[in-house]
This record gives sequence, C-alpha cells and structure tokens, in this order.
Amino acid sequence: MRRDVFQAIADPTRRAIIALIALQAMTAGAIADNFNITRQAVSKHLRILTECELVQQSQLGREVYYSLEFEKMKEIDNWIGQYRNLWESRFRQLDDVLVLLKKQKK
Amino acid sequence: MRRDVFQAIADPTRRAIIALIALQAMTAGAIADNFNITRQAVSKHLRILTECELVQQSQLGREVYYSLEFEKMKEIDNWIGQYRNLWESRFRQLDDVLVLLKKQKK
DNA sequence: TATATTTGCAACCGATTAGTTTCTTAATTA
DNA sequence: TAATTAAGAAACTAATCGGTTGCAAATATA
Repeated sequence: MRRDVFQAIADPTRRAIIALIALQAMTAGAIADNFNITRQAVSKHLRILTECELVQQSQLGREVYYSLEFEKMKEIDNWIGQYRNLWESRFRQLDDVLVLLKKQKK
Repeated sequence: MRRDVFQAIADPTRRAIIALIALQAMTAGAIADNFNITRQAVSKHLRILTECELVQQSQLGREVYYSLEFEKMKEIDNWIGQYRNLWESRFRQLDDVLVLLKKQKK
C-alpha cells in the first residue's frame, strides 16, 4: 500500500476534492454531489486522502466533516521548493550575464 | 493514457530521477546506475517524464542526455501556490486574533 | 418504535502500472 | 569490417487502481 501525498494528489478527482474542502469543511455526501461517480467511490478517495493525512475528519452526530490539512500540503510545497530555489538561482545567474553584456555594450 | 505532471511525480523512482537530473543532464545509462531496477525500466520512466514534458532530451551521437524542464515544474508550483496563499492568509488572520487578545489582556 | 438518512466496509471487475526478459537499431571503436 | 556499447520497442506478468454493487452500523426523525 503506497500511501504518500504525491500518490494521493496524482488523481484528478482527489485534487478536485482538495479544492472543494480547502475553503470549508464538507460531509462525504455533500462532496459526492459534485461528482458523477458514486458516493462510495468518493468515500474511497477520502479514505486515501485521510490515510496520508492530507485530509482530517471530525464527526458531528452521524455526519463526518472533511477538511484540508494544510500542514501536509506544506510537505508538497517543501518538495517543489527545493527546485524553486534552483530555477530562481539559475534565473539570477542569467540576469547577471545579461547585466554584464549590457555593460560591455556601453 | 493519462500523462499529466501529477501522475508523473507520483512514482518515487521518477522523483528520484528528477532529483538526479535537476543539477546536471545525464544519459539513461548513467541514471540507471543509481537504481536497482533494469535500464529498460528507467527508460520507461524517462519516457513518461518526457511525454508530460517534465524532462527534455537531447541527442549527442548515440548518447541521449536527459535534463529537467523547470518550466513544467512551475506548473506544480502554481498548483500548490493557490493553497499557499490560503494558509498564509489564514496564518495572518490567526495572527490578528492573537494580537487582539494580547491587547485586550493589557 | 419503525423508518429514513449518513456513512464506512467488503467483494468484485476491467484497466493501468511498474517491472521483467528478449530483440532490434544505431553509433562507436578495435 | 567485426565487436561493443547505448538506447528504444515489444511482449508478458503480478500488483495496484478507480470504479461498481451490496450490505451493515449508527444516528436522526416520523
């Protein structure tokens, strides 16, 4: 069972679920209303998202509210962040070269 | 054939390949030396990464050099970026509340 | 209390995935 | 020219994935 955040966000339906609950916590049924698949299929997606701790659930009576765990989203941000640093430093290096060329032109 | 960036980075081997070629372009064979799987399996991963334009290839004689396409990495950054904005604004809101509580305490 | 609602779980199915082995093609080098 | 090397293509396999239907449990409501 590979259950990491990257595998979780690979599925477009799960990314759509994330987009939905990012703004406000929602029940499984309410989430399922937004898709053309069965409630059970959505429930399975929610379980995967919960298992990798991208989503948190809190029970209120018989209803279960799902909300986004932003701390886990930061893990993805940290991963892409290391490459962001790379492309930004490359951009600065290119910028330095351009400035140098401009000076030589003068 | 679903071939988007999110599906591409879902596999841990492909993320390791990305980490390798982020610093310098490498041939398929040289990349494969870093893994316990066959060269052909690595080649398949490289094809998937190339098809979704995360990786670019340039031929030099019989050697094919693979390098990271940073522009495509930015697509992932943009996706996580919308949520970064959300958690940062939430943090500011929390911060405002804390400042307010501190003032009331005085 | 009987009925309806919200939900999760289990079993199953077809498609996809990551890996293998085998083979072919093309460029280098002895 | 012959042997070697780098790489992609094809066929196959076991495991996983996303979806379904059917069922059970717990809470709310008539």
